[in-house]
Amino acid sequence: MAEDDRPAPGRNLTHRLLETTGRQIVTGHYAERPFPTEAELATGHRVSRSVTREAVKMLTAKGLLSARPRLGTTVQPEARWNLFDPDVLRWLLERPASVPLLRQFHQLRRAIEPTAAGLAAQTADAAGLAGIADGLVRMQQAEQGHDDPLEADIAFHVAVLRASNNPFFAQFRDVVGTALRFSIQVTNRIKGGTADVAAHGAVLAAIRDRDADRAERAMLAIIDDVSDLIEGSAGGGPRA
Amino acid sequence: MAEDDRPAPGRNLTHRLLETTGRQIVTGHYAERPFPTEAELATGHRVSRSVTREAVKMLTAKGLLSARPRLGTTVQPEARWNLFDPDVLRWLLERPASVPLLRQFHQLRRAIEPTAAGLAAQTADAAGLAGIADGLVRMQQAEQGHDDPLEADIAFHVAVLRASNNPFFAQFRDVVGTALRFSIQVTNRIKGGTADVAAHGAVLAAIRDRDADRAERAMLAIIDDVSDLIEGSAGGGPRA
DNA sequence: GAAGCATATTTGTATGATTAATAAAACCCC
DNA sequence: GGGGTTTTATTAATCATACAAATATGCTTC
Repeated sequence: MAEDDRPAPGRNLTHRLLETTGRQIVTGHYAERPFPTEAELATGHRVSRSVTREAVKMLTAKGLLSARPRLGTTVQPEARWNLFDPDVLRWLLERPASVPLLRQFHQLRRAIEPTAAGLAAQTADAAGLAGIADGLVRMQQAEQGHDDPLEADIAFHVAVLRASNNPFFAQFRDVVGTALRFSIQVTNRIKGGTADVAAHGAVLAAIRDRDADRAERAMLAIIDDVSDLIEGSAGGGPRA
Repeated sequence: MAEDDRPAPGRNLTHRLLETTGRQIVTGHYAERPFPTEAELATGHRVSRSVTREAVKMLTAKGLLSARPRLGTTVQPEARWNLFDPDVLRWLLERPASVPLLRQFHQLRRAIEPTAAGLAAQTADAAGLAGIADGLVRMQQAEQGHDDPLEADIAFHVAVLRASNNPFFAQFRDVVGTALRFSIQVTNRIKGGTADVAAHGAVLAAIRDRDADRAERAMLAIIDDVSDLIEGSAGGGPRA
């Protein structure tokens, strides 16, 4: 079963082991079989116990594992996982594409981003506005093939999160980034998004006008637009 | 000198070191002075290098630290911290009470919980409904002194998050718990919440009726109520 | 001055020995 | 037998030491 022994990048042995093991856990590799003991992990991966222990500690810190003497190291129930940890988030997406997960992502975006836009309208400073404006410019340039449309879109949404002046909202940049990147894999019929640029411009305008309500509605419209795409693509796939 | 050497609970040495060091980082103890090297940490805390390294790895996993050979271990910029990590969240709150942080918490709740209530109205199963109903019962009993009003309140809100059937929303249970517990410290003029029970009952009723819109509005009303308390006697929220 | 080299510092890795926690089995007393 | 106690085996936790790898800094050389 060397199926999960993919290359696994990483600066050092500990990070490599962290990657492969984290991915294995999230993909349910240890759903039935017991998680290996410290010594087994070490010999199995040809690394020292130090490396093993440190990787296990990192996975523990992310909520994936729990270790106690005599009990051994065990996988924590999924509810304890730190889903907003960038690594965990990435591992979640590296398993076979699931439309349900994508839908859950967008339910979250639907809750977060309109409110963030509203907050930005109330509190954004010059730098925040400039960041959003810059994202919009990139989208316009992408329209003419001078920039990557996906990255430009992400930059815009992340800029809004930042401009909310609330670190908790800013924290969602990884979620938005992964959700958007993942969307394009599933609903790969997304074009440059000609209509989108106008909608995004409306958000910026509302924020500039300090009109929180309008900003919220404009952002909500954008996200619901994407959500429709997702639900549409579910036609060929399983619907929850 | 020994100001930050508080007891620091924990099952083992590594967790104790994790606790004290994490708290120090979050409270800005290393804002100016450089973060100690591995050897310094070990001797300073009278523990072995293994313990030190494992604690540092856990803090790295939570986004607080970054270590590279020759460069040493350095504190990451605050934007990289995993704010939704339960430990980080707790350390944030253990520093002197800050009303801005509490306000940011409630801005987040305002974004999350109404949407969660709406989702619950659409997707909650029998178990989910039962959980919410149970929370409401606890609140009613707390009204008569038969339960802890704060814990009952938390139980209700967490139950709604769970009933949303979206693991990302369920993840916010720690945030809601800490935010509520923290609120009571700051706005300690909160009473049993006689009026609250009715408002919470309205949320449950809307979810039972599968009326997502009403559920959202009802939950929003509850949170804005608390937000008003935080803002003091300041004018109502900027909500149209 | 620019390119390359030496060096010192710090984390990374490996290994062996010992200790502590604890679940399960063995035991004992009634 | 049954209920509590003791032993035992297993596993993580801790400590100590040695060496390797990475890399910023400063020195040398041309």
